[in-house]
Amino acid sequence: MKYDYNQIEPKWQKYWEENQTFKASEDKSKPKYYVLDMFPYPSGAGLHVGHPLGYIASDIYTRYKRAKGFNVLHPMGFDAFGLPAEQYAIQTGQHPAITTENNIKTFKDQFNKIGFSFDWSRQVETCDPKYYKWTQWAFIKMFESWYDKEHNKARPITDLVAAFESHGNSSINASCAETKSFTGDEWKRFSEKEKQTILLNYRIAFLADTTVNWCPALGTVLANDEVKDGVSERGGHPVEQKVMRQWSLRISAYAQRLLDGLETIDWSESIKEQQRNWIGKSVGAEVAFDVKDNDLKFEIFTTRPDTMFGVTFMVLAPESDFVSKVTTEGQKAHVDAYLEIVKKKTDRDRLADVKNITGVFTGAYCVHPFTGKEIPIWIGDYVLGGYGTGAIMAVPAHDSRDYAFAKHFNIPIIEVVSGGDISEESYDAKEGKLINSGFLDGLEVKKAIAKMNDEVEKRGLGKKKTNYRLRDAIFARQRYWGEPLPVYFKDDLPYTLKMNQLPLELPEVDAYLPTEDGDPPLARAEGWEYELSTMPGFAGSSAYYIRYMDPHNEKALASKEAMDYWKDVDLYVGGSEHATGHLIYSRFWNKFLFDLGFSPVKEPFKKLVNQGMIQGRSNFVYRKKGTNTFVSAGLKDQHDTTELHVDVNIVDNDFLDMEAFKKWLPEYKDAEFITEEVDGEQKYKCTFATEKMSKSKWNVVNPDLICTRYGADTLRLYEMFLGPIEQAKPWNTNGIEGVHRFLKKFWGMFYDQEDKYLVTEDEPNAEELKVLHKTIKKASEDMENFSFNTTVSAFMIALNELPKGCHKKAILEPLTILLAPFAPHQAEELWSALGHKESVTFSSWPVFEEKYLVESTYKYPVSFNGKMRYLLDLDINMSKDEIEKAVLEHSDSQKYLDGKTIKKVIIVPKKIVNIVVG
RNA sequence: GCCCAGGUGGUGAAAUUGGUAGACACGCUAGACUUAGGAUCUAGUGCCUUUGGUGUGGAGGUUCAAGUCCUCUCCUGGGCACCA
Repeated sequence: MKYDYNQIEPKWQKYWEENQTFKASEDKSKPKYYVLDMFPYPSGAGLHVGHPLGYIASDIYTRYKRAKGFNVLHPMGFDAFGLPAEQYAIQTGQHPAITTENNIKTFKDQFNKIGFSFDWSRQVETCDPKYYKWTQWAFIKMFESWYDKEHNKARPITDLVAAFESHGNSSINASCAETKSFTGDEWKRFSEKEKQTILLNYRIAFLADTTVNWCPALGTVLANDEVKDGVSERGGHPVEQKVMRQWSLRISAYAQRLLDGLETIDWSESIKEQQRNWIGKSVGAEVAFDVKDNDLKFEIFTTRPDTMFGVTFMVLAPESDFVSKVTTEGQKAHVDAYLEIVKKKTDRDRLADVKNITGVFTGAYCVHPFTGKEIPIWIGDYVLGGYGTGAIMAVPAHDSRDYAFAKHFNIPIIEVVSGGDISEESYDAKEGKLINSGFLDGLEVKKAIAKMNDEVEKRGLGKKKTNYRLRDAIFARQRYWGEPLPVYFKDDLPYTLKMNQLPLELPEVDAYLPTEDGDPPLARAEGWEYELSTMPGFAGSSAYYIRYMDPHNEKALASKEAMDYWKDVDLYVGGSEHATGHLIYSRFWNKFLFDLGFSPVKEPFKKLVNQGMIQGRSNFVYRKKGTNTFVSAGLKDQHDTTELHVDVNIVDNDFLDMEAFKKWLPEYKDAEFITEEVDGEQKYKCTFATEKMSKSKWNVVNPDLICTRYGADTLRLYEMFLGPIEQAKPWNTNGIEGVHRFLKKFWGMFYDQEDKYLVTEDEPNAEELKVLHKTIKKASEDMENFSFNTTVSAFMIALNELPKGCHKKAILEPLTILLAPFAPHQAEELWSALGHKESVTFSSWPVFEEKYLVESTYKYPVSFNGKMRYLLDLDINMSKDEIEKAVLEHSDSQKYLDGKTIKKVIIVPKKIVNIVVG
């Protein structure tokens, strides 16, 4: 029998489906293991070969873990709410649910063709009301909770109300915007509206006037991680800052815990670092300066209190309320003019203008608390309103931005930390001794910071303070295709629905566009009396890993039993592009559920593996300008040509299939070619480049095509063979023959050309056993390290090393099990050929035995004066003297001794013999 | 500017963590076989001036021994970016 993958693969896919081979249940007799993939957004374009990389890796690991005796949960679902389906709906009027459903079907078909071992009985879709009921539920829980900084956890809002009733808010240490204090009696006298307004400030899901990223082109607000370089991540539309009343989640309350949690999980350092950056912890002090001739206190945040004596000016953010309070009559006109200019700038302009220094003097002065000197207060757009206090003390000698500002406006610069040269640039390093700083003189920076902090607190000027860059997450989009927020309004205040009213289903609308008044699309729905915004994209993906544990539960997100069994995700595989989005939101969401007792673990994803992106390998042809003649790459410089993308599917090894090219697009029907001679043949050579895989670049390779031509097993093996899983790499079909050949060879060990079954019951010999156990050892170790490319190599080496004509069952059977995670279809077929009735999935991973691998001799490199000369087979148990003797007896030794005497013999067991002569 | 990864043949990449650099595969070269298939098999393939020399981006250093450790430096990819 020929290796007929096109017949084998559908056969086993059907078998797995019919026998529900991969269905997981809470089997308490086995240890659990949870392997999760980041579920895909089902886009209309279907899968390209880059998508399955991570899924193949996780599937291989899943199958391996099953063989190792684990009860593995390996589910799949779809992140189905999102912009593309909605944009498509706007254009065509087709309901996004229909588009989404079709796309999901395509995705599932493609997945199944690759032979993934998903437990489809647990499939979830975020747009399914039965699913988003629990997204809405979590939102309501957040609405009904506040963050207690005292106990460092979320607590029910009812606790807070009870506390307010008994003693007001003075002793409450909560994450909130409210600063006004009230007593218990005052609270009781507040009207319902006043009470609710106050409570809204404390809720973890809250509605407030917030500065948001508004994207006019998309007609919606965006979260910080959805904005890159001042434009929207999707579509690249400009984004502006705007104050709007919006729903937010108080993720900032969790900043420290999100930071601490990183220490406990097995993620790559680069993702952890990205999250640390995003959270942006900085430890410093808040200090209040007196404003001259005024009762006002000018509050600033600094991480360098040690440089206090170097302050020569203060800077306010343009958007600070303080601006109007301190500006003098004389400067008012200048200040207003400046604010007008700043206001017109979008975020983008501000980013682009970083080097342009702008600012204006307010006319007011602070009084330096230690020197008593007057310090001018400026306004500058390099200070941000939303961070710290929106104001800084400027130390030009030791901060590059302050330095640039001071130079530009001719403000004095005072050096207070020695060690640098401040004539050309500031000295920002936290190293050196303090000078010109009164009581700090002579101290090292670190000690000076501590001393200044003490002094500031002693004099009541301020206190130590930690700031985080992490902002609360805007939790609303003015869009149709998302989860409705389960909220209605009474007296202009929000209230959430009761549990029995969930899910609040997405209503039908006549068009998916905003109304003429500029309200979100939900305003078009008849009789809709709820919140008009929907939830953002990250809502549905924040707790889906919990839902998989118990996906059909109608009473809870998941039952306690299911959660206590599966607990957390042991291995999470997905792209690193979610580092500051989904992976932060999900951790936050889980911590919130943990606080309320709905999640049993502090961190949801124990180990994270980020598969590298597979880029496209684009091919180009060169058209002579104004003609339909194409010039081969080697000759293109002799003509005036235009570079054009060509479909990579009609290019083989960079040589263009010219006939296929003529048929490719109608305009090339009569194309002519100027070819070049390659190996005696006239060929058309294309150039290539590595780019992102996309339709417009004609470099998309469809996995279905590979499956048809080589089989899914080859695709799986090849994608793993391409290189380390975490590395980004271009797709190149050139090497696929190699792994395909390997599969054919392995098949050939079971069947010959005439379909004769060759496997025998013969006893294997020592050499064969050695090869087998070497392979088991290598494969087992590599599997644990996710080094799948070297595992594939190990298989190939095994086949090369096995003696010709080895068809012994005792060798082939364990090899089949090793191969099964990679090439499951072929493994199943061969497994059943070996006489097994059950799926290879239920076989157990072979154990290697050291005894087959032990060698009695070891090849010792023998070196003279450090120079490697020859290899010598020595018994590993030889004594030092015996080794020395053996070396001297070797015929080459005298040659290298060259009449000199041996001074020293260094023997590193199992490593090397080094002779020092002289 | 700051932070994180990486730099090894024509190509994708290995290297038991300091011990024969380039496993495995692609490609290429030569040959065999053939009912000519995009098949299979055999041998060779880092580079050079080839009985030898040299070689892991570059320059130093530690060591009997360095792709691996240390110092400096140059590139490439990714992230953050007026965060005080």
